[in-house]
Amino acid sequence: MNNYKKDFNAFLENFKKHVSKSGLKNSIQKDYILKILYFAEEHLSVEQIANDVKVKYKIDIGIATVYRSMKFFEELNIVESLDVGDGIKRYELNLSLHHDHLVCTSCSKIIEFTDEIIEEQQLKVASDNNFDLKDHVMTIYGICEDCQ
Amino acid sequence: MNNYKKDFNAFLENFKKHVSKSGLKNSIQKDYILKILYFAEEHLSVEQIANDVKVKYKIDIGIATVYRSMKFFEELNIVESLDVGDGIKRYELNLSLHHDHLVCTSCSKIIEFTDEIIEEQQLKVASDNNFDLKDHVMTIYGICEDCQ
DNA sequence: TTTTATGCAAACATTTTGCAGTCAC
DNA sequence: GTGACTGCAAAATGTTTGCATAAAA
Repeated sequence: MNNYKKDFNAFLENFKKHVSKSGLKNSIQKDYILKILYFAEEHLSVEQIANDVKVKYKIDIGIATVYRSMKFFEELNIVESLDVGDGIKRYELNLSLHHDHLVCTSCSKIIEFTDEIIEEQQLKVASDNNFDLKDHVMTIYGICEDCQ
Repeated sequence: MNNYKKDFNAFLENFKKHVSKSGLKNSIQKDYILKILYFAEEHLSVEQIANDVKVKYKIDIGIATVYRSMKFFEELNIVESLDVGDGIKRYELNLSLHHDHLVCTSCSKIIEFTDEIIEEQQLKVASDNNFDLKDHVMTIYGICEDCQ
């Protein structure tokens, strides 16, 4: 078993323990949704997630379940959503440190980045305005190298 | 006539000239939508715009017209849209220099800000990733002073 | 007069909800 | 066995589109 996979299993077990402790119930559907998100190379829409789960893991999953799960994951801060501008929400697992996005307006490619200076400056802006900062979204739109 | 109003008339005349030159037609509806946006103190949804136009200027205006107008304005870069996270697009006139937003997750208040350091750093991030930067959106979420 | 813009209603797309049945604990 | 979760279908929401009419140039 490679590290990547071991990491996912650890993550999943941890998640399930957390759910159990809250008195809620686990389900195969949520497990597979998380697995799809974990190994996804891009930000996925609800439709894509449902489809991927059906194709890869051969289980029945309704679109409503995916919507409900994403809402659940977002409340737990396990998942973050992003609207590229087409009115469709796309999701990614929120495993790593906070990061922001570069979106190519031509091919819709999404590149993640972090920038310490920007992060710091955001804290400053929030405090200057007496805001208790909770989160932020920063998306840069442009044309990627390949599309230029 | 105060300056504020004079400014709007100049802005409107300029806009109408631009429309005429493109061979398109002006309309009372667009004039009043712009007027509402110009004097708005907050970012407005399509529903709010339609309602404000009806109430303040007593003209008939269909929701479809507002949607079509907003699309038109966005293409001309006169208007910018913003999704606070509730799935409803809100609009503002794009008169000033670029600015970003602080959104209160409790009362939905929106505060605008600009930060030179962040702007510069964005340019750097884009160029580091070989992106041809077109635009960006940065929104900080938190709890405003009043709601704390 | 010609062409575009409007208003209405129908169509669409995405997301949410109600409910009966299933599954986890 | 109890209560939460699921799938389905219906409903709700936000946005777009087709078409006949009205208005601008």
